[in-house]
Amino acid sequence: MPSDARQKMIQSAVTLLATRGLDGTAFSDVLAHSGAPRGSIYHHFPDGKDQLVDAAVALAGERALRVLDLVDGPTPMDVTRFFLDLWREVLVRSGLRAGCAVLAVTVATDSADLLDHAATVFRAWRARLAELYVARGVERSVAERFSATLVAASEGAVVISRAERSLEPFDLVAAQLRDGTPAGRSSGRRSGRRPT
Amino acid sequence: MPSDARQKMIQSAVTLLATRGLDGTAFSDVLAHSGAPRGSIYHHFPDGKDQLVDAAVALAGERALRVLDLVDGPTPMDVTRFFLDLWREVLVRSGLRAGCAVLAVTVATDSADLLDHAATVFRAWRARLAELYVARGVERSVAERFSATLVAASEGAVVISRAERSLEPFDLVAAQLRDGTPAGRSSGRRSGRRPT
DNA sequence: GTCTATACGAAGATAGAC
DNA sequence: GTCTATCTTCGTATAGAC
Repeated sequence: MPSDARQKMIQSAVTLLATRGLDGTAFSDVLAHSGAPRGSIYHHFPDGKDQLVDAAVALAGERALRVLDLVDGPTPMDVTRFFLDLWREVLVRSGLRAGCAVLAVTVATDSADLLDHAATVFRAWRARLAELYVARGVERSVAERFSATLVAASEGAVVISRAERSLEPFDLVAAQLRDGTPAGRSSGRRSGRRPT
Repeated sequence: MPSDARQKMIQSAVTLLATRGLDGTAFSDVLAHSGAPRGSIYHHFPDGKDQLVDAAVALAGERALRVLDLVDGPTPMDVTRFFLDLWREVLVRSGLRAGCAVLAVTVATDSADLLDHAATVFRAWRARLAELYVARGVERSVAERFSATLVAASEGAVVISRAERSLEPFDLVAAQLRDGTPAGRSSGRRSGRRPT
């Protein structure tokens, strides 16, 4: 039974990391944002900030995976659209201010452990996406390559749209990615080369 | 005639920002890395750190543009390969530790000015790439869309490869981008739809 | 132009009371 | 479990000498 306050702190950390970055997210900010009691930080996170950030990276990772369980629709395009919409919502709902917490940690940490955990999340996202494509008739190697691109391009597009404070760059990239989505078994388009 | 020490500090700032992030880059680090004289910081940058970071963002932006002048080869694919190789070199030469200084600033600053300048750089990169594609026979709207994707996916792929400390994700994305490069006027592949 | 010394504030972390 | 007080470190920035 995980403490409620603890969960809320981790949740707040995800939001704040995605918005202000790693060093821009102080304990005091997490406290204020989560409404958690002041004295509870080192009770719940005896190892300090790294432990909280670690939990936040894990939560951000798992949450996305859980959302990906909700993908419906039988075509690869349904998967692409779903993932893209996820990120677009992050931008829209934050007024173009938030991005990806895992990316923010990656480019700002000097802890090897934190880097490793970020890597694990990125790998998990790619892998899950690839499964979704494979399940819709895309050849595995094609699915893996496109999934890597989908994650990378989404991450980059979110950063650029934040900088420009405009959805335009993200939407350009999204259109390109939809267009480049490999075809499944039947519906004839490109890139879904039949195995010889 | 810009001071030599000043130029070296800006240059060091670019490297350090790309490697350690915005808050991980202290004046003392820039001093140590550049070998610039201790007492010269506020002489050259009276407005403090923001001014130095601003100059670093500008330098990173201009440097990439200048390198893009060196693209040779008559096909769109030559442009894609060149840009990708640029980023791959950043990863390789840094031992998978460095990324993009402009991205690092974007996700960590709370200054609207700095954000604007980062946005200007991203826009300039896209625009220059688009010109290069147009000059090789790609329709403008197609060129712009693909250029946005090339920049975004490269940025994202660099971050992910840093996290995973492996070139694998970057190389997967690079292969996908090469494959998705629009064809020019003549050489028939896909996506270079002739205007009606 | 460059130096040292120092003021100032922010943030992580610890100790011990309640 | 939660609180306050405090220690410590660090980084920006300023002042004033050389």
